Amino acid sequence: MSKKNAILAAATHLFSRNGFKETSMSELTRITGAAGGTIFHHFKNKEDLFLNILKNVQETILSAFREHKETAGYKNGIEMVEGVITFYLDLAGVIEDQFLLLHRHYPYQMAETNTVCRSYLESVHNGLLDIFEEGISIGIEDGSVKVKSPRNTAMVLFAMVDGVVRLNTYNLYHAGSLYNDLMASCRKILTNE
Amino acid sequence: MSKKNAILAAATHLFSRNGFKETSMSELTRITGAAGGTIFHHFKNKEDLFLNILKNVQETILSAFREHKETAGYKNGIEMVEGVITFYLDLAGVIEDQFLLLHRHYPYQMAETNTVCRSYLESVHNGLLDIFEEGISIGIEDGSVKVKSPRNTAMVLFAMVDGVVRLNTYNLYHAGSLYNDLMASCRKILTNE
DNA sequence: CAGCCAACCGAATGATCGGTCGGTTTTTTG
DNA sequence: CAAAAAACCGACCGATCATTCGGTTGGCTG
Repeated sequence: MSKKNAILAAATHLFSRNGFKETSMSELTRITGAAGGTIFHHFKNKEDLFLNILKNVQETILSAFREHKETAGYKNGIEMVEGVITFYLDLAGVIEDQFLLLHRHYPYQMAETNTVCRSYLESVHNGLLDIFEEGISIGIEDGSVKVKSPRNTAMVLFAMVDGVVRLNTYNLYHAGSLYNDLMASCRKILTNE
Repeated sequence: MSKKNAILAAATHLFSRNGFKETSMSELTRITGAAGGTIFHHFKNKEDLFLNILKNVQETILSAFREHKETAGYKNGIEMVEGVITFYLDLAGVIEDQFLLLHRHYPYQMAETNTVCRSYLESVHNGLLDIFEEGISIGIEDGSVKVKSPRNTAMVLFAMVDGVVRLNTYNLYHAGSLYNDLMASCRKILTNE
């Protein structure tokens, strides 16, 4: 179990930081201390290793949000949406590698031909959108949110928040000081008119 | 010139669609009909070829916006911002490859060590942000826009619009029908409060 | 203790990679 | 038209790649 987890951990980091093709099995053996044969004993091939990691990413992120939703206890819809967004920004900093992997193009390209990969990605994105949408719908009922389409608004909000996270990882400009403006924009989208 | 342009065109497509490492020079020779030596006659190495393409992307996108700004003729700030966003969405569909290249992780990774690459990326992003910010600032002066920080608002808006474009290219969900909600969200961010 | 199986090893393999080089063809120039 | 320059060719190179395989180890079971 030890070597297998070491391989998973190192591969998660390397795939996220450097990409799939750019990560070599020999680099993996060097870092983990595991022999080449050991990796292929635990994982059918490189793609299988990648899928195992993607599965971990999906489970980690979704269960983090599931736990957050249970413990947070928001009193109305807009508070929930804002809390979820704040949690999203925090989480993206805590488990950077997992989010970085989802910001790479490779998984989505692989999803075009690999149904397992596609199901993991759909699960993550739909799961996150569901949480956004749930907060919006609750907000519409309790009057704290006023929008036309909850699902579409959830998608726009997600695109905005995820876009900020992504631009933040490319440190072209320091988007860290963007939190207040981001939350203000969210509130405007959710409340006015 | 003919072969050189063929190489540039094919490489733009392959680097965008498949990535840098995933694109082989032999694939490039097969598609263009150019011999291996010919590619390295025109470009010092694979990275140099990539940088030439990135330079083209930067020039193409920025000049497209420059021309758009000259011919559009908006009467106030908010109309300009909305027009620019609409143009951004259109352009992302017209020159898909160029935008896809900027949505890949590889260029930003290369920018960490390559100053030329970094300058191209900074030029594109800063140029686009400048246009967004200009519209916002004009809007503040003419009263059509009400926000605190023009630059930060420009960054949030850009993250949102670019996020939608990116999620659209991964066809996990059909974000094409998001236009109206996206523009409504923009208007809310720019006008209320 | 015997037998078994999963974990682990590392040398070997064939394919493919980016890049080189000496030579030929085409274009430009004086 | 001659000669220089630029474009182009394709065989070749060493390095690296993902993957294989025969064999060793170590812990569990009966």
